Amino acid sequence: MTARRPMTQRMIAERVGVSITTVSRVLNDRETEPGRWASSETVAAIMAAAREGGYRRNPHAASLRTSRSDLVGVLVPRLQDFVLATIYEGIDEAAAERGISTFVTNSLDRPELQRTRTQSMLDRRVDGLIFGDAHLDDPFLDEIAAQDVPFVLTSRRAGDHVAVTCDDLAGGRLVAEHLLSLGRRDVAILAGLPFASTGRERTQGLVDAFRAAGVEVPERRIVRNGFDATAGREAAERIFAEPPYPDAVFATNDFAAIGAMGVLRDKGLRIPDDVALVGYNDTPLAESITISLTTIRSPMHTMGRRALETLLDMLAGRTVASERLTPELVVRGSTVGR
Amino acid sequence: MTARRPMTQRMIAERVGVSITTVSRVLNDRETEPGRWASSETVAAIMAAAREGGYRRNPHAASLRTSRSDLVGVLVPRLQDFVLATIYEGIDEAAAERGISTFVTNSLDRPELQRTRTQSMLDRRVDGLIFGDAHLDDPFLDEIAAQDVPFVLTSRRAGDHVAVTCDDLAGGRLVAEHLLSLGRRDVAILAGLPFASTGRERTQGLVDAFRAAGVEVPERRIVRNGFDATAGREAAERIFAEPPYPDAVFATNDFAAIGAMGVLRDKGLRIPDDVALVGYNDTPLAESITISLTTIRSPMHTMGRRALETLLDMLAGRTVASERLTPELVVRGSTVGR
DNA sequence: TGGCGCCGCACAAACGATTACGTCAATCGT
DNA sequence: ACGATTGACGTAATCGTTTGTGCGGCGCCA
Repeated sequence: MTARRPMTQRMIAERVGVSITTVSRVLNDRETEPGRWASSETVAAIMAAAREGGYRRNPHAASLRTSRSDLVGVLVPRLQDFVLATIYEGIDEAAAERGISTFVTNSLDRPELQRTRTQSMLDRRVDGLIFGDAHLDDPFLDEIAAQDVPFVLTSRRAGDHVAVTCDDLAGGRLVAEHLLSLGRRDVAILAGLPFASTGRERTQGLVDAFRAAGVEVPERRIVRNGFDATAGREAAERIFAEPPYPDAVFATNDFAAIGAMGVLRDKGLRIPDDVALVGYNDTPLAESITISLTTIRSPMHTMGRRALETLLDMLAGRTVASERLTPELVVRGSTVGR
Repeated sequence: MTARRPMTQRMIAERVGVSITTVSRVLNDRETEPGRWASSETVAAIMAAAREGGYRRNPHAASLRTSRSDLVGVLVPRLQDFVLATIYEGIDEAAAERGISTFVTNSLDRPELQRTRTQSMLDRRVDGLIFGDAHLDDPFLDEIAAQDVPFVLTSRRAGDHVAVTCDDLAGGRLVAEHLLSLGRRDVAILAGLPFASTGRERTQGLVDAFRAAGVEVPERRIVRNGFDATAGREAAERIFAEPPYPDAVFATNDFAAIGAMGVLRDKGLRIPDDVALVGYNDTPLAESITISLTTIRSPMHTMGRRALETLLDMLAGRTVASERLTPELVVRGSTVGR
């Protein structure tokens, strides 16, 4: 039933008998000041015509004129990763509420992809960017900051760039306190990717807290090897290659923890009796698996929402600051048997 | 270093001393016929100027003129779902290779969201849509087909709409043959959501194959309850509420299988000795968990790629047909102990 | 040598919306 | 009673590309 060629402001203007200027004004200030620019009858007539004709503003035309696209680009390491998918859901939800759209894409944590994908987003004239794949050791972000491209980081921090993250140091500390309270003193850490602030700070948080309690975590107990199940399994295999075994394992990601679980099982080690296991992020799986997983709950969805809101504040010229959301310990069967 | 206002074709034209027409033609037919419209010196000069100035065509202006956006919209039930995230990765990868961009968003399988989200994509003037959230019982797709909006389905089929899916009937059949070969005759099915063709056809495939072998699967052995771990756990609890227990469980999704695993464990049932367990999709987790999961491998990534390619064919006016990719059985510890 | 068909370009009109300026009443304050 | 303000619009330029049409000049064939 919709006309093949969509209705334009010009068509509304002709229908109502006013100029296209007036139509534009009324339609745009609809929410704020409906009668600021036209008499109430004119406003009503325009709205009626728009509704009947099924008018939809052409965003390309508007963007061309205003050079604002209401588009934001999002880069994540990988959408398959539950954590990043959830963060993105938060971003997209908050964006949709405000009538703005988002592009997501994977960088696979590969620097050249980060660059090319970012470039395509800029080519699409996004108003700003959200990076979920910041690397601690790459000057990339500094470069694009130098080009005055507005962006915020999420999930991972880097440098002094504005970032909405979870307080990973605190998360590591929570794990440490829990394990220490259980009398575990020899902990191994599946530290994740070395260039990700998440893995690094979660590790640091635990190590610091252990040290404060008088326990040193030796370097050979820390394996840096990725966040997914396969990486977790490999890391655990390395740690449990030969005795003495640790009495606790802290995986900086639930999936890595699940990977490690298989190794413990193969070694005939009981969880939590022989080895306590702690994950991170409180994935739904953590609760559902055979031995439910003690983990840290991080507000991933909220993190995404806040990241988007922060970017929008930035775009509106308001001054913004980094934000660290608070993690929470969730104790389950993998550290305290039932 | 980039100028605050990006370089335009006009600027190139002035630099080189030709008309903006020529610039446009040269830049667009760059790949196909570089010298179709201008002499080789002119072409070289234009390319040089464009490169030096860091020219990037303004897609809004181009879309406004051509009323083609090189944008496609993708609707999925939920990006958190590993399966859909993977399919989307395939879509986005194939799209990126062709210089086209995609919008994804969640519909959460809620009809009103399907409608509003689709509308926002159309408002953004996407050239076409890919639905990963088709419902068998909703006229929605027929409605938008009636509006001549180009789209293809993926993951799930519905009606006669063009769809790129996996052959779920065949998948169910593979599971049936495997279980029958192991002598299992009393199978329970975690059938997933009732309005999703995936769950429905996987179930149907198994039931048909069992019937062909002379075994009837009673209705009470089929629980329709969602695809995630929680849903799988609930369904399994229902099935194992009281004896007699089945000697096999077919979960139409790996995550549901993992949820079911916990229930079996709680009941003190051994896998696979007492109950054989089969999942679907061959999620990386299937291999990593304590008891590795027998499952059906479905080419999710390829499915996404093909869906995008099919949509592009459709947009190019070529005739397209539905496609069913071939699933594959992966036997692991949850059906044959080591 | 007249005519035809390139080649290599340029002109100018869109595409749909936004917005800096006008304009022309009617109203108001003093 | 008269300049100033306000209300309600309209004019026209502009954003950056694409594309149908036009136009000299040159080579070529009959």
